[in-house]
Amino acid sequence: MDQSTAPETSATDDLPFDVFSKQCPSRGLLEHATGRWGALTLGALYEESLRFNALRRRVDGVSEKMLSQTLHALERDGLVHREAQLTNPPRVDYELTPLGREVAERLLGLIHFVEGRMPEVLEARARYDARETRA
Amino acid sequence: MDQSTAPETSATDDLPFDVFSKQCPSRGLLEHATGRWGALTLGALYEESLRFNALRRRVDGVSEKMLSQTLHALERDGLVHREAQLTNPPRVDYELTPLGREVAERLLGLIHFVEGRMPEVLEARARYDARETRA
DNA sequence: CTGGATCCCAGCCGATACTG
DNA sequence: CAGTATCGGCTGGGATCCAG
Repeated sequence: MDQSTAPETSATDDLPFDVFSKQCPSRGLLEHATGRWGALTLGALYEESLRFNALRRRVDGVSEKMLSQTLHALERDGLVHREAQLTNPPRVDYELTPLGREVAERLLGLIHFVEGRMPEVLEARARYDARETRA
Repeated sequence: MDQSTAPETSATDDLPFDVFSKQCPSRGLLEHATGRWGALTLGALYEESLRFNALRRRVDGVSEKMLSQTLHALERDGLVHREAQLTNPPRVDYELTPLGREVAERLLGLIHFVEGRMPEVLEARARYDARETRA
């Protein structure tokens, strides 16, 4: 039943944190990291540390509220570090923690992969929609 | 018989799909794949092909509606293949397409990574909350 | 067994206004 | 510049019933 190509996860794995379980806190972390804005925020910060409004410009379409909320969640999870200078005007830099960099790396791998395969996906969608329309 | 899918869009080879842009369709795909149920569904199907209710049991907490909806989106994107046998009782198997396997692989890399780092994350959360509570 | 259709609520999220 | 507070619409998502 074990496939040699499968990762060393099995349904019987007694890992302390199993994201497939409803109450596992890792599910929350995964949602913060891969959520609509979390993934893009981590991706943007992987390239360079950014200030609030620069980040807002980089992550096209995010509102102040959601960016603020996303950053709080990621900071709380220990993926993002907030560096505030109480100058006038105020300046706050956001940067990834070492843990955040590792998460962002894997996320960017996925992001770049899907960007590269979009033509296939678009074709699949067209085929699917054509079938549905006929029916 | 099938109209050749002429890829004359290759004129826009200059990064045609940028997930950081608001209107890019890759953002939708990323959300399907990394969304709350999409990621877990792909992860479950990477291990083995599953039938509807088996999948529902594996992805703890998902409702029929959301699983159905998630599967439709992933099928439309060409990540999941639906194999129906019109027997009685009906039997439907869901399996990953080759593209879906590649996405799921990267997703599982991320999932296993965050599962393994949960202790750090929980510590970070405790520290953050302690700071906030004092303030 | 597989899922579609419907009802309905909570929360996500954007827009706006305000503070330091 | 860097956010917080508040309101309100929209939709994600659960519960339930029902059809094939």
